[in-house]
Amino acid sequence: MSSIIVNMTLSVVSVTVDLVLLTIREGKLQVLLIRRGIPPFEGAWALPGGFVLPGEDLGDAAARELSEETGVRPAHLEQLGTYGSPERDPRGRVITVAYLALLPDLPAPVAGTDAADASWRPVPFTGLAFDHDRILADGVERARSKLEYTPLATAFCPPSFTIAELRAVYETVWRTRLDPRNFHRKVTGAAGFVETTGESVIRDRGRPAQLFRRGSATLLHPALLRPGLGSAQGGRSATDC
Amino acid sequence: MSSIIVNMTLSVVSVTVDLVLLTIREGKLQVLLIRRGIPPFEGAWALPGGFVLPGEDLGDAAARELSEETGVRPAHLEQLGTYGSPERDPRGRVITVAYLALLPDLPAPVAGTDAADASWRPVPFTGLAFDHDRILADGVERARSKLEYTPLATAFCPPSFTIAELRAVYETVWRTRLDPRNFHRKVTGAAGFVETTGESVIRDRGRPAQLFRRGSATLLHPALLRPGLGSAQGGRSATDC
DNA sequence: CCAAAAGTGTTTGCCGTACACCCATGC
DNA sequence: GCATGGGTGTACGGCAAACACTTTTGG
Repeated sequence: MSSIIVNMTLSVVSVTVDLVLLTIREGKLQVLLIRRGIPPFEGAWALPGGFVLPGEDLGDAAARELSEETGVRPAHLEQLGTYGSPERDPRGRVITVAYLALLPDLPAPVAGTDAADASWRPVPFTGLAFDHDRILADGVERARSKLEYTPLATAFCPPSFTIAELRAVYETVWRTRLDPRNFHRKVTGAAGFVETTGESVIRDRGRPAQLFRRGSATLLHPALLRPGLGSAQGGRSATDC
Repeated sequence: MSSIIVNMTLSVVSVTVDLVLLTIREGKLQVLLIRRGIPPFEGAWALPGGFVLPGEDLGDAAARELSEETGVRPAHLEQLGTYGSPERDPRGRVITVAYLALLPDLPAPVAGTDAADASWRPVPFTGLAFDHDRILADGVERARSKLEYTPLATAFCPPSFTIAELRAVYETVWRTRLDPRNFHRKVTGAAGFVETTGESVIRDRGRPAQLFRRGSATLLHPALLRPGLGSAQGGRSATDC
């Protein structure tokens, strides 16, 4: 292990990236957690993450960790915020840049992990190591608010999906019921949200549903507003001073 | 100057905070810039900022820099994003956590600055040092979108202000014209946006205008939507991967 | 046929825009 | 009085919630 000498007047810190990986499994919003095998917080659950390598960009580090943990290429990986309280890590000065990704229910759950053990846990979940409770809460709130004005809900779905399945995503993340008829019209009416594949399937009983894939839009026109909140966004990621 | 020895397997970097300080002067949106007196980028304009001190929280570092540059306590200081490309600073690995603050037109412009020279410059402004062009653009876009769903526009105003002055803030930042009658009703109708002081003033000609101060709301119900954009938010701060 | 889920048509009410109108001042 | 800016009332239009209704499947 090589070492370097650094001038102390610069604020020398270690930098990690931590991931808030959300998915929907068994009808519940869940987050990928790792059980720590080494101190500090040995035995506690934590968000997956790791140190940024020398010469590595922050977003690249996040994508690398995501790939290591899940084996998937990210459909969407978004910087959530940076957490740098001096006391957040007992080992010393470590700041972490948190990233958020929304994933479909993975067929091979948590492939290729090198951590002690990893598993999906329903949110809310508390008692995490470091300040990860806060980071997780910020990530969930960000996801909730992003569903309103971006087509990101499709990131929770497999490549093709029905409108009812997309509605289930919204109902799960927002913890509300939505009118199936109006939802259908809003989604198919919002430019670039979804594209029809021409195929249809019978999921349970009833009339076959058309299958759709993600559209090309990055912003929703018009937005899907959460019921009961007026037009509030809410999702300020607690990085305010 | 003391030194410490750090294990090379940890990603050891220096951390700075940079500030996007916006105000409205002479009817234009302006940003506080510093002319660099030392390399790298000697002589170039840059955002104000500096290294995070050992043991100092990120938000505290941003507040300290703000105080050093302007002498004001921040009404609102918000984390904008973290920029960590390996090539962004020729001195080595330096990542920066950018903060955004909105300030009223300061009576004593840039008091107590220790930098070479500092001045307010209209945005857009390009040719900044490091990756500050990008950070500035992200900050401006964030400010634009935050005016829609938060009462932050009042941060650009002095302690008491008229509705017309608040409207001028929106018109300047959004670069649009707004209907004075409807704007008045929306602002006074949004719970907690502004409170009347009971006083009134004559600014130019015409009927005296009531004076207001900031209300206690942190979120606008209902939001003030920008004309011509549907219900888009737009303000994703380019921290997406 | 009945139940259940997909999808469409229609009504109703709210809210935002546009704009007519009144108020209060300086000149 | 007239111009100018502050502030209120009101009609119109568009969108979204609510829900009746049709379609298409499995039992």
